[in-house]
Amino acid sequence: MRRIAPDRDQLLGIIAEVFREHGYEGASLALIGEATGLGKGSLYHFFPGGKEEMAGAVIAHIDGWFEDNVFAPLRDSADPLAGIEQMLAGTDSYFRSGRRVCLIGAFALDESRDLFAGQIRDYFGRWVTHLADALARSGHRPGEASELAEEAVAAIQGALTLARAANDLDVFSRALRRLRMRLGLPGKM
Amino acid sequence: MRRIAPDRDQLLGIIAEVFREHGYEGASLALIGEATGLGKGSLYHFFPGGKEEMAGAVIAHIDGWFEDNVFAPLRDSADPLAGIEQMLAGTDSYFRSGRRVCLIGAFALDESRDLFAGQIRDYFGRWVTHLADALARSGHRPGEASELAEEAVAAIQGALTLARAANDLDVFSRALRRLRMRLGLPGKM
DNA sequence: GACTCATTGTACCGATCGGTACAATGTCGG
DNA sequence: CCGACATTGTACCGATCGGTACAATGAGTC
Repeated sequence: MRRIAPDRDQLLGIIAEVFREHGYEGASLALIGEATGLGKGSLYHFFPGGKEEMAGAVIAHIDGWFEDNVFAPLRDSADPLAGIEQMLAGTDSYFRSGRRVCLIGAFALDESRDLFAGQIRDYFGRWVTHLADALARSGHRPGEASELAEEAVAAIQGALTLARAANDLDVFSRALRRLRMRLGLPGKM
Repeated sequence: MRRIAPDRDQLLGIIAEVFREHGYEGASLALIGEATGLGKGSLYHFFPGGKEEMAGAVIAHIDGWFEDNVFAPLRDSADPLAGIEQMLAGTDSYFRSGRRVCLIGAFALDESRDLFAGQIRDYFGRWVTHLADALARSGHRPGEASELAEEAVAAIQGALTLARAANDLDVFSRALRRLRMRLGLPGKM
């Protein structure tokens, strides 16, 4: 059997970090090459579509991680509150308690959004939808659940921005603590 | 008396729009020149420090607008709730109900933060502080007011991200409506 | 060893990057 | 009209951009 994409996951993780730190325009092939240890020859071998394909693959990779670690628990947990708890844990883990920034959120802000509009809309849309479903199953009325879900996802994005602006990780952890209460989870001190 | 900076305000507004749409790295001098109708000669005459000085001036310009139209009402209104109402109105107006994105928030996310860290921290810090003061004057306990203010500013930033990701302006207006209720303002339907 | 194909390094492309130099204008007060 | 100075257009700089071409190398199969 043929080996498929040797450690493509790891590679995408490294490239994601470059995009996260420098943005789409700022992430030059030189920086990506330096971070990954690969020359242009290799990069264009793995991503014939160049920078745009790299970014698209990185978004898909992140989307997959959230699908497995955040959306799936929301969807599949028998106890919806347990699923929400897992969502918050996964979120805190992914963003390293505020040290990391949301690449997809950053892409949504500037012109690079036009290139990945579909993927970006899909990512956030599924997050909100799955959270709203879980909230509805946990007892909220459907309309209320939708609003609350949208509010929660926005709160996470905003907290990431604010935490980075203030250079204060506590901003993010405070936001998660408020969310836990607001979403009906037992307050843990 | 010497005329100082003929229509510098207007100029900064145009440049701000370029940075907003393309990000710091993506906003090339060619784009800025095209948008303003100025050649490099003129641009470097007004901003000898080049792109970095332009971005710094743009941030200061935005900061000044918020100082006058958002922070001042929060600080000076006799009725704190009226000040908060003005804050929300100014915010909705500035971001054009979600059509516009927060340039300072976008700068906070990628590496350009390092260049303007002080200005960025100051902008968000003052927003949160002044809102927290107004909330405290409107009856909230100090600690609670601080958390609520932080939550509100983060909610605005997150809503801008989400609105742009979903390409749906209603996301932003819904967030403002929720905020109005959450901050103790009479719900207007 | 020979064939295949994945992987890599290097040289190179034209375009554009941010920035500088400077001469040519415009626009004043005197 | 004159000098002073603000403003502008243009040409140019070295560096870097994203992308291409291609020969060399690696590893596996037969």
